[in-house]
Amino acid sequence: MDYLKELNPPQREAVEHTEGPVMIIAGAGSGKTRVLTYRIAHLIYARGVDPFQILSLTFTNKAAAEMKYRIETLVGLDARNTWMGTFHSVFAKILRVESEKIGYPSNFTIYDTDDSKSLIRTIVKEMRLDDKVYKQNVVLSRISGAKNRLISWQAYQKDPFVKADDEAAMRPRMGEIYQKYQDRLFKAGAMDFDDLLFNTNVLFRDHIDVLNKYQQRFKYVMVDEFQDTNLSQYLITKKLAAVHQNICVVGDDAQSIYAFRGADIQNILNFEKDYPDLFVVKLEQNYRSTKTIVEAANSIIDKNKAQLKKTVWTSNPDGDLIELIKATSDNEEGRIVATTIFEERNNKKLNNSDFAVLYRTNSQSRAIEEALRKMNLTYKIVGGLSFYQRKEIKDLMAYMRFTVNPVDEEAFKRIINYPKRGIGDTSVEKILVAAYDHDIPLWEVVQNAPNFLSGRAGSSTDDFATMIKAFQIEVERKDAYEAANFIAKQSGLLRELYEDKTIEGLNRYENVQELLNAIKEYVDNPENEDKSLGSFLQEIALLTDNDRDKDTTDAITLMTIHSSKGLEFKQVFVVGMEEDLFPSQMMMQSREDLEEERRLFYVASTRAMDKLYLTYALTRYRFGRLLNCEPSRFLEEVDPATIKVNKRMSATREMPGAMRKEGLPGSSGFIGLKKKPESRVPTQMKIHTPSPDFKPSNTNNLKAEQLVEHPKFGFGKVEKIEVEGLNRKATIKFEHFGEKTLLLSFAKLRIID
DNA sequence: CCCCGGCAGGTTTTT
DNA sequence: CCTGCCGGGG
Repeated sequence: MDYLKELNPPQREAVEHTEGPVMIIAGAGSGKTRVLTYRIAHLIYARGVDPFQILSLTFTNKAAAEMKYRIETLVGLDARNTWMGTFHSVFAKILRVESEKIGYPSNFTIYDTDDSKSLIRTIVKEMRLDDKVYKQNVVLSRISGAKNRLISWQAYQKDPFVKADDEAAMRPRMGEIYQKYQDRLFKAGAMDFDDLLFNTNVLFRDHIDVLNKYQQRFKYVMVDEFQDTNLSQYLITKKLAAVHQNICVVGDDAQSIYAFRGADIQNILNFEKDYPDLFVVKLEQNYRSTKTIVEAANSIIDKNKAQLKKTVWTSNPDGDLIELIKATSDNEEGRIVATTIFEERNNKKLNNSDFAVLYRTNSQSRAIEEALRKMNLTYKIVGGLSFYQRKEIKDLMAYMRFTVNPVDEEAFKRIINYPKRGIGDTSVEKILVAAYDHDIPLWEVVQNAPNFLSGRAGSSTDDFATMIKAFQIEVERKDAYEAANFIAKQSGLLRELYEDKTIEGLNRYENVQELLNAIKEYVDNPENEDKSLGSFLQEIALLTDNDRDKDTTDAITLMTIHSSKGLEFKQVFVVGMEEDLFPSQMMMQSREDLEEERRLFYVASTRAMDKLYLTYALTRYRFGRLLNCEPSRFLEEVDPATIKVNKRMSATREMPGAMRKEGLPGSSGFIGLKKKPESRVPTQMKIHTPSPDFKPSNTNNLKAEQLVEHPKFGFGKVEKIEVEGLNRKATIKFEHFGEKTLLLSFAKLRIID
């Protein structure tokens, strides 16, 4: 019982109020996870609830794992029996048991975003629509948005408002695409991420007995990060809790950052309407951060109009001021971050793991990584290009997927001609047309290939089918690991990779081995009862990289702000505080979007316990092009009393070599010298490294015959000077790069003689 | 059918 | 910068 003493009064209320609907509004760092875990412990200990009857839903696997771990240390192994996982994984598991009731095979494939996009591309092409108009991303997000609001393709086509929207956007055939997409998914025995939730709703709607079963089973339902639920998820939870009404949601409207994925803060407001006897608790004391950080964060979120009343406060010490750091370039930003971490770590005896670098977009990690590597600082990247998105991994997975579910179109397309077996695009097209035009299952066509394809392609496909059948037998008889091994070898995939002796090839080979290891672990883990390959595949489809890294090495964490939600670090760097980047240029259209960006900034700032750094760069490479940047408007919104401007920015002088590496020498970048990168230099030619004292000369009086140095092209002799319109041009013959004509107003030349 | 080189176009965030 | 698509040659 003494665990209750560790809670403050509102936390304690939240824990003890176990019956009936409860909504916990939890400010950042207010001990939300603690409350959730203690609440579960309390249910089990004090109320004698069977762990099997408790369902906790989270948004990320990481959050689920974390909570599971904490409950285990609190309650012991009994905790294993509570259901805990992401919406997607929990309902995928339920669907695996029940999917046949809604017409899907139990071995249904889960399509990831790439699969979905590829299918959309195929459909758009088949319909002979312009893929510049019907862009995969646009189409997918439109369909996804509909599904998240439980709009079926039938409803979509009937809805006049939707129709008007699509017509206004010059995409009148969106409804048709949606229909075809759904049809193809169904025929491929596949569900995309949204279908997992959509179909759960369908299942619960059409099969009351099934719904009843789970309603009885889950006497207590808890939802973490409630502000991030979409309608589809909300309705599932509501239905599940309809009998016992023991539903507890925890959320913070200030941290809602997934509206783009259909999350709807309205759910919080609806919740109060749906449950009139709702018990509401607010957790407002922040235990995580210094006063300075809390105040700064409050000043940020204050700028938002749409929010619930809440005052986050802390009794922690003031702590250091927030450091605002200006860098001249993204690379310098990286160097400053790296040197600061290095110094702080040594001065304050901190671990690498006490630091995090947060950014808006994954592509920003590159410059940071480079700088950290140069200083030999250990780091890890969370998210980004995931292990499971690598080609070689997807290839092997596709083989496994197709074996388990041989109507999986996307898997089929990946593997039918890899490794090469003489079945080109034309043949693949024929197979698909045969399947979809005559409504024959894909596997049926593949097995009877010679009826559809002539000559080599036909017999090759036949061999392919024979091979898959052998795989299927193996899958039936053996566990996931043995079957996967068999498939990897017999498919020729492993050999293909093995024969590639390049560094990348070696890497790919190792990655495949790593996947096989992961399968071994899955099989060896006693928690996994179903050791079949099918079960493994469904599990892994919902995993992201985050769940894979079990390496315990002490590392600095690099990740997007989105992935940082729920985490905390002693020192946090929020980098790339620039207009168009953060806030993102995509999000400045509407007030709502801008407010979501601001909440994102709030989330980022509140990750820090002791110290927060905000950095921005004056120039940044984007699309391989150097751009000038402006400081983010968000910087002006932070209470100035909490900030100090750091003068650390003179790294250029300290590191004379620094600017050189960036391709654009010296002070040019910002003052509007919009220098286009020189036309492509032959790649085998080594780009010239400018002399240490390189400084562009005034070229107003440049004449023929003079010797000059160019930062990239090296040394050369001026052949002639011409005037064209307003521009003076010099034709220069370079030692290694031949003759170039350069505009003198742009070119930076050092005159040597 | 396969391979290669050249080129256009694209980056917001995640299950 | 990186990917995906296209066209031409083998």
